[in-house]
Amino acid sequence: MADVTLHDVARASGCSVSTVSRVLAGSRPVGAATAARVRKAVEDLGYRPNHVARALRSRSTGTIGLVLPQITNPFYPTLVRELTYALHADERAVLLADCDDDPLAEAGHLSALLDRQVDALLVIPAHEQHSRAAVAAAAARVPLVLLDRGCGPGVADSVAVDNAAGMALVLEHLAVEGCRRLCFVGASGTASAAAERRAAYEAGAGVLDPEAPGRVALGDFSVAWGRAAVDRIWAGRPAAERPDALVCANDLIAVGALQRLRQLGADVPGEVAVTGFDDIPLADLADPAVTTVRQPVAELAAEAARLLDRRPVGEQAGPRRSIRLAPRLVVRASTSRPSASHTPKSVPRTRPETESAQ
Amino acid sequence: MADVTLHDVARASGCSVSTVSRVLAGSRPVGAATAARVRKAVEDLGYRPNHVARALRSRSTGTIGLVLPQITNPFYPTLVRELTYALHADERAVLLADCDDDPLAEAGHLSALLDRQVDALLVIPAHEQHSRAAVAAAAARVPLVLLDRGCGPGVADSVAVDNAAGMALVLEHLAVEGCRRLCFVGASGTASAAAERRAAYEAGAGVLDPEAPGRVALGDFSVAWGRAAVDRIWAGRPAAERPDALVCANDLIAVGALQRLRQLGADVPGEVAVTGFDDIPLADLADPAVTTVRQPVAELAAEAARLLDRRPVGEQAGPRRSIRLAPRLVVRASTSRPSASHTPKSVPRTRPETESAQ
DNA sequence: CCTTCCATGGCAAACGTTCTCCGAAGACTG
DNA sequence: CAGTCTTCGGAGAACGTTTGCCATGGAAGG
Repeated sequence: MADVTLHDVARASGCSVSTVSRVLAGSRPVGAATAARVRKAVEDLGYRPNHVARALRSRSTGTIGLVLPQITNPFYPTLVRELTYALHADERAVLLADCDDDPLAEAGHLSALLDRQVDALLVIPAHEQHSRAAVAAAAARVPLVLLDRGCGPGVADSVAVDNAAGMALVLEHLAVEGCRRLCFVGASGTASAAAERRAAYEAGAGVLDPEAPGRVALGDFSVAWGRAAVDRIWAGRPAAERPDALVCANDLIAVGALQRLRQLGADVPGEVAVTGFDDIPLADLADPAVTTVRQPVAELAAEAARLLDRRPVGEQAGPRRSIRLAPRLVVRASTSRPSASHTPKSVPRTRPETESAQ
Repeated sequence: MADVTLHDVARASGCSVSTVSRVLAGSRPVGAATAARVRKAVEDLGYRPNHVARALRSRSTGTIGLVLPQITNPFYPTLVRELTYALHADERAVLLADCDDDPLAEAGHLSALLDRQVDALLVIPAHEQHSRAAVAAAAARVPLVLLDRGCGPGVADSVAVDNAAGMALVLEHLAVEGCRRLCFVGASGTASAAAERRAAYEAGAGVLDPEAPGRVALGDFSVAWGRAAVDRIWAGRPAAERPDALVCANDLIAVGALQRLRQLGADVPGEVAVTGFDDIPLADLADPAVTTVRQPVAELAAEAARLLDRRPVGEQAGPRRSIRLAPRLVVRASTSRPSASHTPKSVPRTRPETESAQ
C-alpha cells in the first residue's frame, strides 16, 4: 500500500506528473475536470507526498533544528512543548539535540543539523562566550534565533523574557508586603539570565533599603546552592542581621532555600519571604508554594517561530532583533504575610513587548 | 563556502563523481593516489555531504521519530535525553513530537513522521487502547518500538521497566523496615504502569498482611491525587485504622501524599512510610526525600535504540519482543524508620533483562 | 478569416546522491 | 603468448519531486 508516487497517480488519472504536482501544490491553474480526476486518484491510491524528494528539489526541508543545553533543566520541557506546538502548527518538524551543557557538543550538533539541511535553527546556547563562534557560524548559513539565553551581542536574533521587568515586579511586590531587608541569592557568571536579574535587583532594591543592593550572594542556578546560601546568610546569625526576604534568581534556588529554611525552623513567609523566577512546575509544589515570575512561555515560542521565517540569511540582513517579552508575577504562599490581608493575586498582564535593535 | 557538491569535489580532484562517492562511502576500493587527491579536495573545499540527496537515493534518512504524550511529564525529559544520546551516537537524528495526551494528535504525528520518511519510530503511547490502531498502522510501515507504556498485546516491540520487580523491591524493603499495615495509592485504568504496579502490589502485599492487598485507593498519576488520597485514607481516622506505609504508584502521587501528610502533622517516616516509583528529580527534592524505584533510564534508551535496527518490517518479522529491565530501589528518608538502624542503602543491582515473546 | 493571446497540459531538466554497468588496463595462468 | 581475472575508473540511470519551457487549442480581437 505504501510508496505510491506522483508517477502512479499520473498514470491512474491519465495525465502527466507535472499536472498532478500542480493540482496538489496549486502552483498553477489546472482544468476542473483533470483536477477532479487527479484528486480522485490521489484519494484512491492513498498517495502521500515524499518530503525527502520535495526537499531535494525545492531546497527546503520544512525542518527546524532545536539545540538546547539540558532538557532536564526543569524550565525547558514546557518551552520545548510550546515550540513544537508552534512549529507543528506550521507544518514544520523539529529535530531535537541536547548538548549536555557542553559547547563542544553543541557545535557538533549545530553542524550536524546544518548537514541535514534544516531550514532554520532555534538555539538555547549552552554558554555565553564559548557558544558564540559556533552559533555565529550557523547563523551565517540559516536563519537562527536564540532563545532564553544570549551569547554575546549581535550574534543572532533573540527572544527572551524581560528579566529586568520581572525582577521589578518582584521588588514591587515585596515592597507592598512590607519587606525591608532584602537579600539576593543569585548566580555568578555572565549568562544573560544571571547577569540581568542581578543587575535589575541591584538597580531596584535601593529604593527599599540603601543597603540591599549590596546584599548579594552568588552561586549557581541550583537547589543545592539555594540550601548553601541559607546556611551562609541565615544560619547562626542574630535575628537583627537576617534578611526579611530572599530574592532568588530562579525557582530552583528558591526551593533549595525554602527547604533549608524550614529545616532550620524559620517561618516562611512570617519571618522571611522567598521569591523565585521562571515559574517551573516545582514552584507550585513546594511548601509553601513559591511566589515567582512566570515566563510567557507560549508567547516566547510563538515569537521565536515567527522570527524564523522572515529573516533573510546573509549579510544583507538588517540589524539583529532582540525581542523581550514581559513576564507576569504569580503570588503564592511564600510571600503572603499574615499582616498584609489584601495580597494582590497577580499583577494585570502588561505586554509591552519591547522590540529593539542591538 | 556553502553548498559544495560531489560534483565540485570531482572536478577539483580530476575524477568522476562516482569515484568521489566511493572514497567517501568506502563502498568499493579506490586507488591510493586518487583517494588521496579526493580527500585533499574534500578538505580544501570543505565539502559536506547533503543528507537529503543521500536519503532520497538510498531510501534511508537516518532519522528516528519520537512521539510522546507530554514532555512535561517529569519522567520523560531524562528519557528523552538518554534516547537522543543513544541515537546521536549512532549518527541518527531525532524528530520530536509531543501529542499532549491526545491519541488523535498522536495519530497525526505518526503519519506526519512517516511522510517525512523516518527510518523508525519510538513511541510512548498516549493511551492503552485508543493509541492502538495508529501505532499498529505505523508499525506496519517502519520498525517501531514502544517505550515505557504498552498499547495492547502484539502491536510492536516494546521496552519498559519491570514494574512487578520494582514493586517487589518496595514491598521487601517495607517488610524489613517493619511496616505491616500497607496501603496502595495508585492509578486506575488499564495503562501498563498503572495495571502492572497495582497487580504486583496485590500479589505481593499479602505476605505482610492478609488485608493489605485489598487496601487500595485508585486515582491518577498526579500530585493532586496524592493529596486527595491522604484526605481519604488518613485524615480523620483513628490511629489504629491508619496505614503505616503508603505505597504510591509513582513519585508524583508520593510527593502529593507526603505534602498533605506533613500538613496534617503526620510524622514521616516515623508514623507512616511513603514510597514512590520512577525516581524523578522531584523525589529527591521532597522533604523528606522519597524512597523510590529508579528506572534504568539509560539502559531503556540503549535497548530501544538497539531494537530499532534489527527488526525487518513487514509480515515476515518474528514475534514481537518485549524487553523488561530490572529497576533498582533507592532508599531515602521517607522510609528509614528510626528503629531500623541498619537501613540498607540500596539493593545490589540485578539486571536479569527478561526477554520474552508475547 | 487571420492573428494574438490565454488557458491548459506535457516534456524534460534539474536537485545531489548512490550504484549498476562497462571498459581499460595490468596481473595472472596454462 | 593468448586468454582469463582482477582492479580501478567513468558514464549514466535512478530516487520523487518541482518547474521552465514548449505545444496545442480555442477564444478574442482586428
